[in-house]
Amino acid sequence: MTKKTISASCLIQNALIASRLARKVENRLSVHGLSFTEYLVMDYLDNAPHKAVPRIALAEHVGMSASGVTRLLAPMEKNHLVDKVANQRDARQSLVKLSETGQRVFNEASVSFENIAKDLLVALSTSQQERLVDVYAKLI
Amino acid sequence: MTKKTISASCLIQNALIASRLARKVENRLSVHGLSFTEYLVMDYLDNAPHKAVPRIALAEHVGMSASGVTRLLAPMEKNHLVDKVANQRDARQSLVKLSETGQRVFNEASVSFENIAKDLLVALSTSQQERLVDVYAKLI
DNA sequence: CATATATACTTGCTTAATCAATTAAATGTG
DNA sequence: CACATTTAATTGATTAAGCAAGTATATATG
Repeated sequence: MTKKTISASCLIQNALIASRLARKVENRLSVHGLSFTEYLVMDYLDNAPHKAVPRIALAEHVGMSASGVTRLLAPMEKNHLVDKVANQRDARQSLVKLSETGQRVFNEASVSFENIAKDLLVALSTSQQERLVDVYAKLI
Repeated sequence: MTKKTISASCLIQNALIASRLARKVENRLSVHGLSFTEYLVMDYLDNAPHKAVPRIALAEHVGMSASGVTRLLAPMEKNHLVDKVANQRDARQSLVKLSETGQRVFNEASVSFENIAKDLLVALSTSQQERLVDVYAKLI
């Protein structure tokens, strides 16, 4: 049995915990017809309320490839959760924004998401959660 | 723009950070011909040195489905990284253990992994990393 | 003891995401 | 200004993993 540094343990635990949490979130978000990734995208768009954002910025933010974003957004557009907006300054870009429907669906889903988050992180105090967010900020 | 609780931020950041970290680990482990998931499996097996472990326990540990484990282990068996061992007490189970080759490959890869972990977590002090591991332990 | 239920996998099929290649537009350089 | 390079997005092909269904074995109950 190989000895491990704290960094290695940390990285391993992070991966294991994140995949467990993601699975649980996924299950519980499914009542809104959204995947966790879709929720993350909508959360990002919700935080950029006026500006429609380039797909590439979205990809960067959620840590996906450009093609991943194209494929993720395609059905969301078809279901009118997001709108595609042309960028006047740059014809290569197409911007994305939450549609009115998308905003409504997101608002509903985020009520669930708040409950999910509360449930999954119940073992951590508020200050532990705050410290965790600070720590994550250093890793970006 | 919707207001968010600390729990929700925490859960979102956790997912975003974990996928970034996983991608970087994946890239750098690839020189050993291993995916991050394969590394996680081998790490688990390395920590259960004498006992061969049931596939179901492995699935549980790494947060994968049973079928996921079957499909992950198939090529690893073919490449002789792991051995399949029958359980005398229960013919349904087939146990997995690191082969000699697997152990060697893991030992080599874990040198890289230590460096990867050190690099990726360089922004965190040792004590922050320790606290992070403690926090993760509460979420299991 | 026989039958029902539960458990440990495996297999078929589907899906989400990747990479590599492609297209189209913008920018920079001789 | 023309041509090379870079950037944004999409498409084709592949892959990892999930769920549902199936098989085989083990356990529990009438």
